[in-house]
Amino acid sequence: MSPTAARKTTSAAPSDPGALTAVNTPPMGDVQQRILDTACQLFYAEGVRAVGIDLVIERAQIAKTSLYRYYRTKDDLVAAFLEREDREFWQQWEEAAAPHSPDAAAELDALLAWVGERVARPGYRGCPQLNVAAEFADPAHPARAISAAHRLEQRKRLAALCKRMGVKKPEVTAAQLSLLVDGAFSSGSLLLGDSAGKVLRAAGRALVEAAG
Amino acid sequence: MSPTAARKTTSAAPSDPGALTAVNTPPMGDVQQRILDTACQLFYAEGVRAVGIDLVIERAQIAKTSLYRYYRTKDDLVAAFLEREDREFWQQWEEAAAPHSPDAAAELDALLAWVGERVARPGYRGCPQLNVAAEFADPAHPARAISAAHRLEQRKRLAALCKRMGVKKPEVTAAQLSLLVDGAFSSGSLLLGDSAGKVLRAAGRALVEAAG
DNA sequence: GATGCTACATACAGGTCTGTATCGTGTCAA
DNA sequence: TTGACACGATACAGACCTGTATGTAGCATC
Repeated sequence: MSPTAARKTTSAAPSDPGALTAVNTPPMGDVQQRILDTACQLFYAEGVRAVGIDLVIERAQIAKTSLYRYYRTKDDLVAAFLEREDREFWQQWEEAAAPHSPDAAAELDALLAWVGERVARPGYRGCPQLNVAAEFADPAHPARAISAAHRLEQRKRLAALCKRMGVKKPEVTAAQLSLLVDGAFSSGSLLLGDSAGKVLRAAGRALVEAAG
Repeated sequence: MSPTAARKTTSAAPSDPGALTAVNTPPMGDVQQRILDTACQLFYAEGVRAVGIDLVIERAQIAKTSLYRYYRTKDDLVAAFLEREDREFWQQWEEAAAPHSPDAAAELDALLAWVGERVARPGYRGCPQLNVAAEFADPAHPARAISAAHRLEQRKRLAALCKRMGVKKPEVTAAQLSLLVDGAFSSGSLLLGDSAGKVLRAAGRALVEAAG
């Protein structure tokens, strides 16, 4: 089954503690920070099931006891991974949109450009939320709830944007835009390379204009 | 990690030998058929990494030696799974389009409707090709080649359709439609339920019309 | 009847996984 | 000085994994 890939990847990213700590979350200690940093990087790059706890421990240079002190199970760590990805995602989303506020159309355009950049980045390997949902079939898995909430939040935000743009059926247009964005996340880098942004923006404009 | 889900799923599908055998493939014996049938069903429903060889054996009611006679490794079986999914996908794609030939616009509309039905089916769990690509990060994994080829083939077919519709930049419109379809495959069932077809068709029309 | 093919059953090797338990060490505060 | 606490190192349990090896039974063809 060739489970060797993870073993030979490059050194773990420096922890940069505190810098990425989210807005409404108690600050983490250095060790917990290092655990989550390492787990996020490995889980995303190699897949959750492909990465064992022992690898996280080795890369984070911590003891197994420390990991299980902060995260009761691996599933908890996976959930923490998705939660952090979710937080960072919306943070960047807002940063991409903010400069164009309150021009909703310009915000959407900037967001689609941002998505295009995101999927064209080296090492891009799909949306972590979608990937984890693909890996864990059980709908009761804790990570699935986070994943589903993420998708719903995306459509909600797009719908708000569509309303502000004054399209006739904002929910429908938002659903269409959401499909477009999710398509970019799942296969955009393969299909489009670095022209993803251009293609996405043109498609977004077309959908909005057609929606009146 | 709760790897119990696979164990309690319902009984294996009846093998229906020969019926689904693809056009240009030597016919399979009963045992090999049963192996692949079972593996496809389990791999899709539970995820490839979540399903062990032993489970396939138990469900298919065959001996381990038989499995390894026909498939040298599990990876080979995974590849066979994706190849079959690919064959069946294009077969159904053609069946959906054929009745509307040679009206390219009607074909596209029918195809988008078919995608909508597909993602709304009970038990739908995303595109197998995308799922496997999410599960196996190593780009050298044999399954990844099949997965990538599938995506490219999809865009190629959409581009041919766009050319026949006479849009100005068929490659670009095809890429946009491909994003839409891939988005539906990865999150359509969650976001849209059984209205996926309607949303998709409207979006497809909008993209084609905007493309001139 | 001998041979070869297909298939089942089962035991096993050697490795992986998650999670727990135990012990030792450094630090800081009372 | 003492004790609490965080942390590292390591061994381990019990389960799972893939793939191999061995033995046996049925059945067709020579």
